[in-house]
Amino acid sequence: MRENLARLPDRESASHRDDKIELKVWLRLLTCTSLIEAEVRSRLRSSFDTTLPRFDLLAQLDRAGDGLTMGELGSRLMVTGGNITGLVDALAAEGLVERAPHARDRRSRVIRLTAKGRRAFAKMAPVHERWIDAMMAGMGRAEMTELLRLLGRLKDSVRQTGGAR
Amino acid sequence: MRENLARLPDRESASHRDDKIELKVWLRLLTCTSLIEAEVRSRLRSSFDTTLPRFDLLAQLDRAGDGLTMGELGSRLMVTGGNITGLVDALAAEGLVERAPHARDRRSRVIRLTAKGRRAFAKMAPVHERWIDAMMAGMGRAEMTELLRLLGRLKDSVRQTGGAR
DNA sequence: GCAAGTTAGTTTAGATATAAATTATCGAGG
DNA sequence: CCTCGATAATTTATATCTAAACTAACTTGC
Repeated sequence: MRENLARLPDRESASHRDDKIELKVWLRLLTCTSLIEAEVRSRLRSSFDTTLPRFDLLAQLDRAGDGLTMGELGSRLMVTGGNITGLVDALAAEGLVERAPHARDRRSRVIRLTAKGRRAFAKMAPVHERWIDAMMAGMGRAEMTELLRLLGRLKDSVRQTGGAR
Repeated sequence: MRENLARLPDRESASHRDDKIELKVWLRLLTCTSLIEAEVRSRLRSSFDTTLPRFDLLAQLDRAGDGLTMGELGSRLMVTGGNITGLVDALAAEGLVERAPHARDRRSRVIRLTAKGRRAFAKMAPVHERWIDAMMAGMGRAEMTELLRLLGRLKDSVRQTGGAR
């Protein structure tokens, strides 16, 4: 039986009343992400027998149009290069992506979806989008718009101050 | 040299103008979490030579007071039991936590911080909190309060509709 | 041209994660 | 009592991920 993560105590459970709001925001952000991620991961497995990182990688390639280098994939998925190498190896073995030489830089390689990869993603994408929609069905449109805006502010703040050394 | 993740194109880069707002919220949520996580992970390594999951586990134990079972740790950190077993093994080997028998259920084991574990966490916690504060320094207090509220709404929505099968 | 530093990708070693199978114990109903 | 389904933790197999070392190719400044 699969545990139902959705209803059990989470990171915030022991949150102290006097915790700083910054910490609370961070813990709740992490809780939301983990909840959605776990749900998507489990559904990708049961519906399409694939994994979240593989789906994410295919999604980036699909959006990019004519391929991305390994480095671009790494920056978009925010993971290390070694990780991308492994994921692309696996997806190439499944015949969903292919490595092509880069036109002007022989160090680089352009990763592209194969026809099979494009078909596979096209089948999954709308279903995946419905899962996300359903999980956010409890929020109003105005709330989502405002949440998107505030997350944008947070992203800017982190990039401004977090990355500075 | 460590890549500076903070300024490169992320998941949203290829976001279509007509993407549904639900998908945009999810991608931006993931971007924020990944950014903060990468920063905290890197700093935990360079400042304290430890990792994020270990720090998280210590934090939960510290907040809990008199110990948590393996299952409770799993639900709070939202990871599977097998993962917790490995983390507790590692932390126990470092002498930061210990397994004690459960008073009324011989299947369970209560995990507690050792004195050394408590000291280690006490040293890291305030520094960790300053990192989080700094990353959110670009936001106003009212914005954070509203963000916290909206994330709460999202959490409720996911728990309501996501977990339902 | 060409040495020196940089960048793209891979490899390696080890840590973290899942899912599924297993073991031990619990708890309820007969 | 005692069997049977449920639960707690671990084990196993495999996938994902990081950090750091490495290789090959690029670029810059002279």
